[in-house]
Amino acid sequence: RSIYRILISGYVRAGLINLAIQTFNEMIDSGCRVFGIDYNRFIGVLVREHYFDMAEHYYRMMMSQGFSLSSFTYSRFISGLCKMKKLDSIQKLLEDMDKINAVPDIWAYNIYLNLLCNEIRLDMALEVFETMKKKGRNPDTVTYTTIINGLCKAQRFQTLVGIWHEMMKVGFCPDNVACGTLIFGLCKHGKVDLAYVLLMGMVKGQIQLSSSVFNALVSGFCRVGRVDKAQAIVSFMRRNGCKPDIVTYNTLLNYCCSELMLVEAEKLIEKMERNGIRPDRYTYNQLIKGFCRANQLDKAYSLMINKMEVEGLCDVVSCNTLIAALCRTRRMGMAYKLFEEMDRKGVKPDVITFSTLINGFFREGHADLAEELFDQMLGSGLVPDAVVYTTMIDHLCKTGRIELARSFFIDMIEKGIPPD
RNA sequence: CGACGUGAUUUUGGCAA
Repeated sequence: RSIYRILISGYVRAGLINLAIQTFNEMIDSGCRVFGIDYNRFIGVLVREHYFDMAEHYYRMMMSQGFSLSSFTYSRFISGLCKMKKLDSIQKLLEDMDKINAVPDIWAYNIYLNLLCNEIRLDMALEVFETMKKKGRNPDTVTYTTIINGLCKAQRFQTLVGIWHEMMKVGFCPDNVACGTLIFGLCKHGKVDLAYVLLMGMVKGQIQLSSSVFNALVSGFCRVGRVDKAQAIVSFMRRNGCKPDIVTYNTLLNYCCSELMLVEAEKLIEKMERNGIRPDRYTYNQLIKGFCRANQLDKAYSLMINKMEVEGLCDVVSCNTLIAALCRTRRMGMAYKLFEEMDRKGVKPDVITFSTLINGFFREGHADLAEELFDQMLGSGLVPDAVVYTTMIDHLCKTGRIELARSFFIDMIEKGIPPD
């Protein structure tokens, strides 16, 4: 046994995992007694190397012999399985831990909670959240942030407010990450007034709120069309010692550009430059969008060529924005020319570029060109997404080519892209 | 033996419309 142990640990240290596995198997077959500690160490290694199926196999083996893992190894095991989203395996491990009165560490809990929240198993997450408290494993700021994020996603706002206050009552002062999660999550669902109230409650707190937290709120108010309020928040952050940054300006600018307020947009640019902030590619791309919406494609194009390209800021978004505008105004020839130009500029087209063009050609009745582009996209190694498939399927259906549409649908599922 | 984990804010594409 000692010799096997030495061999295995040597192989592990040398990174020769397969040899270690082979040796471990020999150890089992040799008839010498294999102890819980051997399984523990070995499973620990397998988990670290992401050999989860194998780890589960040996885990079952050791369990049937009446052994169990240390809570350290259990915690690592659970964390690892979270990455693989193996919910029932995790469930089983938690039950087994419970039987021996072991409690997962805070890391394992947080990772598990995050998985549950992302899989929209919110109720289960809340259960686990309660369980961990009962077991004496107290939530930390990360735990709360994770739960808040989940509650926002599930739009459970009343519960959210409750937990937010519970957190402070327990004595946790939320950090900027937690505040950002809260504000962003609420704003994403249009709950801007609630976000505002809760944030104001934080202003007097111990932490200096970061500009990104404010920016999230500014963006929220812009999106629901309440610019006045957005502006007020910008003044507020200034008064509270938090300088508006490039993102703040870009957020306001985006609103102007979406609403065709180009004069306002110009003013904003001047203002930001006066404050010593240089426009970045977001700034320019938003301006391009503004010009496009105002039907000034020539201005948009010259901005891209004369400003962005000179500063090395021209990117795929700039091109996509222009191509979309050209498609919308039925100038497919020019759209395609710009597409070809991207290659010369060294800007790689992405899935969005292709969807835009495909949609444009279909609308103009050039199904052949659209289909060619789809193949070209696959050929260039781009990974298609649900949008580009929907575009294809939609047009094929609407032009009566149901069977072909169906084959695209099957194709997309086979590629592991879930239809929405 | 302690790896791995949480939100971060602003720009471009389809259908449902």
